Amino acid sequence: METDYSSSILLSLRQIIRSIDRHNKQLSSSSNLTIPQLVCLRQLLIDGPRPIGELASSVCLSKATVTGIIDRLENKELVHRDRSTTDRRKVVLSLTEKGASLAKNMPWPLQERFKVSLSSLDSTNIKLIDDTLKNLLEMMEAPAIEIWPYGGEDAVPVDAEIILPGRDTKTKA
Amino acid sequence: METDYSSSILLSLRQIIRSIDRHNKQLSSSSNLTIPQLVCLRQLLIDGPRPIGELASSVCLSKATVTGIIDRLENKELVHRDRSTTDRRKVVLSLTEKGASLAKNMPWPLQERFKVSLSSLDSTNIKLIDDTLKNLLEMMEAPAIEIWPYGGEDAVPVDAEIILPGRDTKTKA
DNA sequence: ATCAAATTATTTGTGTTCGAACTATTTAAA
DNA sequence: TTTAAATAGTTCGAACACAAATAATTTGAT
Repeated sequence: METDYSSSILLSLRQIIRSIDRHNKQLSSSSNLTIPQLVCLRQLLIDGPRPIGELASSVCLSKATVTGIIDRLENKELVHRDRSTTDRRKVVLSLTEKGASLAKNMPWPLQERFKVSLSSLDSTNIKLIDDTLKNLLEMMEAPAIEIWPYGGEDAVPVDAEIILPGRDTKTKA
Repeated sequence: METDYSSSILLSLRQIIRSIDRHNKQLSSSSNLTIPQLVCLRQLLIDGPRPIGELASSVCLSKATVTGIIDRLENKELVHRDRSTTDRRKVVLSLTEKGASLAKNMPWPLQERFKVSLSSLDSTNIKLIDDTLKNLLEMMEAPAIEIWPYGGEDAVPVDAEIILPGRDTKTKA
C-alpha cells in the first residue's frame, strides 16, 4: 500500500515557514523596524554600499518594493542614497553610522534556533535532507506543466490546503 | 571537520517556498483571482458555509484580512454574507452558484507537481524527510529563547540571508 | 434582571508586495 | 552621429496583512 507523504511534507514545510515568520516577528518587535527593513539593513551591512537593483536581487524582492523600504529607512536616517558618479542611472545605498551600528548589534535568533534544532537531529541524515530538498527544488524548477487542463465536474480535491496564502500575487481583476 | 548544512537547508526551504509562490501565481493568473481569494474560496467549498472567524483560522489569516478578501469575493459575486440567526454577531459565508462552480473546477497544479517530484525521489527516504521536518518543526515550536540578549560590537554573522522577507509584521514604527 | 466581560466582525492606519507605466541615462547599432 | 534599445530607479494602483480601536451582540456573574 502506497503512503502519501507529500501532503504531510507540504504541511510541515508551511508550518516551518510560519514558525520562521513568528520568530522574525519577535525579532522585529525588539527593534523598531519591520522584517523587510531589517533584511535590507543587514544585507547592506554584509555587502557594503550597493545600488538598489543589486540589493533587490540579493534580498529577493522587486526594485519597486525595495524602493519603498529604502524610503522608510531613509526617513529613519539609517540609510542614505547617492547617485553613482560613474553611471548616473544608479542610486547607491549606504548605511549611515546609526544604521550600521543598529545592523551590527542585531542578533539573529531564528538562524541560531534553527541550527540548534537541526544539529540535534541524527547527523547522518542531515546531509540526506539537504540533498533531498535540493533535488526537490531542482525538479520543481523544471519546465512548467499545463495549467487549467481539465474542467471535470467533480474535481474537488479532498485533501487539505496546500497553497500558501503568502505574498501578493495580483492579477488584472 | 563539521559541515554546516543548516544554511543550505534554509536556503532550499526558502527557494521551495518561492517556487510554490510562482506556481500559485501561475494558477491565479488562469482564474481571475488572487491566491488568498482562491484559498478562501476553496476552503469554503471544503468546509461549507462558515462564519468569518472560522474561515480566518482555517486559512491562517486574521479576521481583518479575511474581511477584506471576502469584500472582494462578494463584489465578484462568488460569495455572499448572511447574519447568523442563532448568533447575530456572526456573519456566515456561503459560496454562490458561480463561486461553487469555480471552486469545483479548480485544478491544483502545485500539489500535483510537488507530488510528482517527490514520488520520483528514493522512496525509502521520503518518510525520513517527512519525519525530519516534523521533528524540526516540533523543536522550533519549543519554548522561546531570549531576544536581543547581547550587544557586542562585532556580532555580525557572516553567513547568508536566512530571514524570509515574507509576510507583514509591523511594529509600532 | 442587570451589567460587566467576552466574542464577532468591521474599520482604520501603516507597511509590504508586485506589475506596468514612466523618466532618465547609457549602450549599441545603423 | 544619431537614434533605437536596454537598463536603473521611481511612481502608481490594487491587494494583502495585521494590530488596535470600534460597534454589535451574547454570556456570565451577581
